[in-house]
Parts: sequence; C-alpha cells; structure tokens
Amino acid sequence: MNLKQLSELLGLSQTTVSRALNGYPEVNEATRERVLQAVKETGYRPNKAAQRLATGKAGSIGLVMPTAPGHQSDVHFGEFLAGLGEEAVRHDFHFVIMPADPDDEVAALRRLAISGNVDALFVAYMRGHDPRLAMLRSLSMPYVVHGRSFGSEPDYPYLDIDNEGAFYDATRLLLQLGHTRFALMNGPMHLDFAIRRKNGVISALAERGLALEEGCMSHALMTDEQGLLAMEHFLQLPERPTAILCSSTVLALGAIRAVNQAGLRLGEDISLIAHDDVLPLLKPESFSVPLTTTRSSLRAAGVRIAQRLIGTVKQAGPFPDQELWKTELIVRASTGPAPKF
Amino acid sequence: MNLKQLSELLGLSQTTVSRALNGYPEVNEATRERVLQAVKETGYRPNKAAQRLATGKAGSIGLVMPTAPGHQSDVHFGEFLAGLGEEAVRHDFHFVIMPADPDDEVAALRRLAISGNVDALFVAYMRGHDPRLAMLRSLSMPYVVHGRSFGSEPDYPYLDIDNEGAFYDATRLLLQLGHTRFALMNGPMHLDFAIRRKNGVISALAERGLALEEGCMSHALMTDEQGLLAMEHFLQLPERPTAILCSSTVLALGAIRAVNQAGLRLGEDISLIAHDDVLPLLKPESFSVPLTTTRSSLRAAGVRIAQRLIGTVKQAGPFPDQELWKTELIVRASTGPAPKF
DNA sequence: TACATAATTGAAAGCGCTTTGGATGCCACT
DNA sequence: AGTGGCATCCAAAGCGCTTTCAATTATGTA
Repeated sequence: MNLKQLSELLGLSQTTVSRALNGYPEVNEATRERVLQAVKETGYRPNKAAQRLATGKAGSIGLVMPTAPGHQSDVHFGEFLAGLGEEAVRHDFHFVIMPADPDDEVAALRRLAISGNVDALFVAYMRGHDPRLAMLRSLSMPYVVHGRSFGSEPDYPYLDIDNEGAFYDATRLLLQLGHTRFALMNGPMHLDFAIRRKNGVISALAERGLALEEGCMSHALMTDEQGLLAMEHFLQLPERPTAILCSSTVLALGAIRAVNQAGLRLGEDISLIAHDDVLPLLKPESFSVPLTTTRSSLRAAGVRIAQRLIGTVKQAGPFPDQELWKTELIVRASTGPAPKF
Repeated sequence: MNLKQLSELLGLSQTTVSRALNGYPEVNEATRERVLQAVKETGYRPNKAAQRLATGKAGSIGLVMPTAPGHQSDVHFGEFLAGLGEEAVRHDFHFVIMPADPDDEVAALRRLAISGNVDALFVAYMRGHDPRLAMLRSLSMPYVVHGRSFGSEPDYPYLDIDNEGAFYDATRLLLQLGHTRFALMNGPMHLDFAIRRKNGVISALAERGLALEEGCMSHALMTDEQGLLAMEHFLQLPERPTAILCSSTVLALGAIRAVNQAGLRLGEDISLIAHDDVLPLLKPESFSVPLTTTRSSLRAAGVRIAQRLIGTVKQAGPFPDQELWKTELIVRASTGPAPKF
C-alpha cells in the first residue's frame, strides 16, 4: 500500500492525503478523519526512503562506534547509548551506528555525515586537539560533542562534566585527610577527560607544594584487569602511595582486588576515590568497602544530548551550546585519614 | 554534487556513470576509469536515500535495543553489538537501532521492519514461546535470532549456544566432585537461556536422584548486585548449598563478594561455576580465585550473526539456518571437592 | 559486401513521497 | 452583479538514484 493507492481508494489526491497525514492546517477536518480512518484500516505506512528523499530529513541521529577485532567493547559506551535511546524513543527517532576502526574515526564520521542517513551527529571519545572538530564544523550538520577537546577553542556545541573540578575536589579531600603520596589511575592518555582529570589532581597538589610523581600515573583502558595491573605497580613503589584517584569504578574493581591481595585494607592503608559514571553494573555503595566517588550519570548525559540533538533537528527552540555539569563528591568508606608511618 | 552533475561533467549519461560505479560489466574499462577518477576529484557520493528508494536496499541491519527510564543497560548487549559491528564494518553496513520499551518489543520490531530503514533484522533476548517469531515469519525480511524460543517449533533461523548442555556438564562436574546441595543463580525467568540452563541442571541432578529445591533457584537481572543478594539468600538456607551454578560472570562477581563477606572460601566451602560470555571487562581467570566457567564468546556470536545477515542480504550463498554452538567447560580454582560436614 | 553478434552507451520510466503554484467553489460585502 | 477573501483541494514537478529497453558502433562471419 502506497500513497497513490491510498489516495485513489479515498478518491483524493496524493497531495491532500499527504497533508492530512502530516498535520497541515489547510485540510478539512472531516477529510482528515477519513484519511486517518483509512490508514488504520489499510495499515498504510509511508515509505521512509521516499520521505527522506523528498524532505531530506532522516529522523535519525548518527554515531560512530569504535570497534575492531580485539578492540575492547566499552561498558561506558553501552550505558551512554541507553541514555540516548531513552530520549530517542520518545521522539520516534533512531540511531544509525557506523562501526569503525578507532584509527579511522575522522573518515568514518565524514562518511556517516555525507551518507545522508542521519540528520545529526553525536561524537564521543574526544581527544586533545581532536581533528574531528574541524571536520564537524565544515559539515553544516547539527552535532553535539560529549566531552571537550583540550587545546581546541571551545566554540563547538558540547556537553561535558567538570572533570578537572571533580578530581581537584577529590584530591583536596585526600589532602585534608593528611595524605601526601598520591597516585592517579587514569584512562587512555590521549583522551580529553584523562588530561583534565590529571590537571585537576596536579593543581590541587601544587597548592600544597606537592607533585604527582611520574611513576604514580597510569594510563590504560578502563577495565578491571588494567586496574589490577596498575595498582600492583603502585604497591611495589618504594614510596608506596596511600591515596589513589581512579578514573572509573571499573578500574577500581581491579585495583581493590590488588589491594586485598597485598593484604592491605581499603580506607585505612589505602584511600581510594573513583569517578562513578553510575553504571548499573557497578554500584560503589555496594562494594565490600563502599567507595568514595565523584559522581555524574553517563546515562543522564546521553538523555540530555539526545534532547539537544533531536530538538535541533526538529527546530524546537534554541539550546545552550555549551553545558558543563558539576559532579558530586560522595564520601563513603574507601577514604580515611592517611596512615601514620 | 549529484549523479546528473557528475555525468554532465563527464559528458556521459547518468546510466553509464551509475553502471560504472556499481561494477556492471557492460561498461568500457577506460570509461570506468574516467568515472572513478572524476569521483575522486569531485568527492561525489551517491545519495543513500535515493539509492534506497530506487533499489529497495538500505545497507543496514536493524535491531531493537530494550531501553526505558530505569531499565538497566546490559553489558552483554554492548559486547554483542561490538561483534556485529566488527563484521558490519567490513561490508560497509551499518545498524539502525530502534530503542524500545521492553514491554513493547513486538511492536517496535514491526515498526522497524516496515520502516523500510533496514534490510534484515537481528533479534535477541528470546523468551519462551516468544511472540516475535510469528511476527518475523510473516514479515518476508531476512532475520536471525540470537538464542531460541523454548516451546516454539525450531524452524526459524537462529544461532544459539547449547545452554542446556553447558549447565548439564557443569552440574555433572560438581556431582563428580561429591556435591549434593546445589543452587542455581539464573537470569530472568522468562528468557529462553534461563529456561534451558535450568533444565540442564535439573536433568543432570535427576540422573543422581537429586532435585533442585525451590529456594535454591534465583531469577534476576544479571548484575553484581543481584548476585550478591541471591548468594546472601542461599547462604542463609538451613541446608546451605555447596555448589553454585551461575548464569553470568557478572552475577558471580556479586556472589563471590557475599561468599567472602560470610567468611567462606571459594573453591573449598563453596564451589562455583559461572557461564562466561567472554566479556573484556571481567576475565574469570583474573578473579582472586580464578573461576571455573562454561565459555562461549558473545562477541564471536555477534560476528557470525552479522555474517549470516549481511550474506543473506547480499545473496552471497546459502547459510545454515540453525547453528548450535557447544560451550567449553574450563576448570579453574573456584571448584573443588564437596566439603565434609 | 552483407549480415548476425557483441560491446557500449543513452533516453526515459520509475521508486513513493513532499510541496509549489494554481484551481475551484462559496461566502460576505459593496 | 462584481469583487475579494477563505477554505479546500489538486496536478505536476521535483528529490537522486537504478534499470529497462533501445540505439549505436565495433567486430566477426559467411
């Protein structure tokens, strides 16, 4: 069943039927009723491809999913997607996901944009001086960046959390507890959030005349295995750190295992603060020693970005271009006074 | 730049240019070269919407992502998606993801199918007597089911792992180690894999004249929190089970925490076997007590399903309709002889 | 040389929708 | 009766591609 058939069935023109369906005002209410009734009876659905060709709108937002043989799938990605989805489903939007090799993201993004399959783009996993920004700017397609790109002019639409502030505050808390030996367990070095979190730690330490030793910093994928390895390394240092800052509860999972294996007690021998993306899988409050965290819901960010993206496509009012969310510092049992030596 | 402009530029007809681009044999090689060259220079990309309208093919596979406010995002889902993606990217396919309320999956799937946005469907989270099967059959669109639907005629295309066999084997191993008190920590009751795994346990036990007590079975979302709760419950039973079968390493994570908190030793007081989907996040071999598991890579399943789906759309040879993968039973330290009372 | 055959290319008809630019009829008002 | 304004509706022109059918030229064969 297509428009033509439907309109013949009704004895109307395609024009009128189309207008009736799309809520145009210049159609008689009685006629509209008839059309709607016929749609119900025949089960007519407009052909999306045709609609898209005619209007240029696709009703979808695009994103690139980094993936490759051997590439770790990322829990954080799934959670974020759920947030986007939650909002999209309210507006009858869908996603087009372009899987791409992580080394090929710029090209993949461009391909996605000019594929005509999407109305707007969502971009994540931002890096310092991210080359995608220039490309996006040249694209004349709405987009929102999740995160920011350290070193680039912040004149693009983004939603980010205050990573630097979060880790600054967390570090200050530990300083107040008397800690002087710090270690930072971070995400991959080139990623923006990792850079900012590091800066947050460094600047809080600097205020007390302290520095972050080179060996007290790890950059790795945020898996529990990497957390274990990094912590094992820290624990072997001659001047063992007593205060650990951790970029994810997933890393913390492994880190804590290492702490336990070394026979140390979390919250006493070692204090640890992790950033909590509010993954349903890992609740910091139900760790055996509940975790002190900086919290910001990844999912909520997904919802918000979807709102902005879809809103822009539907031209539903202006949205703030830049949003920076504060995180919450939630103190639980994994932090305590620095041990006395 | 569109086809018309490009063809005028080349002094050729749209027909010839189109054929040159799509690899038709009846075009002069020299001409094809010229066209390809011009494409490179102009950066011409065919409009997908038009292509789709003309051919009816979208170059994409569709899937429904269960999501709702408060709905747990599922690590397993992300991992599976990565597998699909890995294969899709090799064929320049993408996904269209339709987020939908879990209660609305049948309707969402139908909407997706008739939206004309996809060439094939992937379906997961199968339930017993799943109502989606009948719908899919009526659809005349290729699809592959991940899992099966207990109680339905198995005449649909699927890829599944031998859940019953896996848990049968695991249970037998524990029986051989002398265990007599079993508990099963399962996924949501209505899901097919949960039903089959339960059956596997029950039939292995039945061979020894044993039964699975009602209180020794839990059905819940596969998160570590649920694992903790279920295990705490098991440990309070008057006849405490010594052998635990667990539907996911994620559940096991919480379960083990409960075991530790109760001051019991894994592999001695309590033996545990978990099913391992090979999540990069959770490696059973790096648990503090390495986990005995039944293993089958979720990601590999994703790759394979994508192969079948894309292959079918491209009409690249026939594929087996039903595939049932065996799991591996990998013995590590979390299983040991039944304790003597 | 004449004719069948193969190799290349093109014109034009869709694919199913939206939207522009009129029609048409009806009414109120001069 | 003449005019302008409304409310409705429609024919037809795209949107940018693929594909059928046909035309043209080159090649080979009798």
